[in-house]
Amino acid sequence: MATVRIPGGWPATEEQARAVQDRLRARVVLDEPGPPPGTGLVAGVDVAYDDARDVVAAAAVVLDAATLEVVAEATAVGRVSFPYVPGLLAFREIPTVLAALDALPRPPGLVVCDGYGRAHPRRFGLASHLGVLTGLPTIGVAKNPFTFTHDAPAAPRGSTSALLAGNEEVGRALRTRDAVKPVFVSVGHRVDLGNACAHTLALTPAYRLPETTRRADALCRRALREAAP
DNA sequence: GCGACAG
DNA sequence: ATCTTGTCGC
Repeated sequence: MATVRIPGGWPATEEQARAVQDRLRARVVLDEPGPPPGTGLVAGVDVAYDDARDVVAAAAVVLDAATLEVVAEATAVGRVSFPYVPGLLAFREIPTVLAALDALPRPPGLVVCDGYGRAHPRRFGLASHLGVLTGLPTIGVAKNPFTFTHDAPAAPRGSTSALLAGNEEVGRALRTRDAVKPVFVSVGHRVDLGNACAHTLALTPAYRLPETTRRADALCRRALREAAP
């Protein structure tokens, strides 16, 4: 699948990386509802690292949104392109993730990222960045609230509470299992927040994390294991 | 200046 | 993210 080429090379410093985020943020589309949950193809992407050997492996797993069955898988291996810096995660993950997505037979209707979208210091997290570069609808589902605040959602699965940056709702804490720690959902690109939560619920029939990210996590770990000599 | 901080 | 064994529970 084709990726949009953005002018400008890969940032070499944190300052340059932040400038890239500030520039690309204008391309994020927030006024589309996104695809209906339970229909079409949904992809999960994740990355595993071996910093000692400077190897990174990414996986993209495509599920049929109606049945949650795997319909396509792809992996890519590369070199670590950026250190982990809170707020700049995308620069560490995106090159290899793009390679894995490009290796898919056809593009999915939605991409679920392991991390944040709008819930980000500059409102341009990994999911937003990946959405702008691919043009695909994206959402972020994270395991931690990062620097944001929230009240605990009610105990039943499906309960939500606002994830707040001051008074701004940048995402939602969403309970995907009864009485289990919530996940943190935020919009990436071309999907609204309510729909992002609905997709997340549709992708969590049995576990706290979406099937997409669980599958992608397992696959990228295997790819890393089978890559490093 | 110090601490916190998606993966 | 990653380093790591057993263990409690459905």
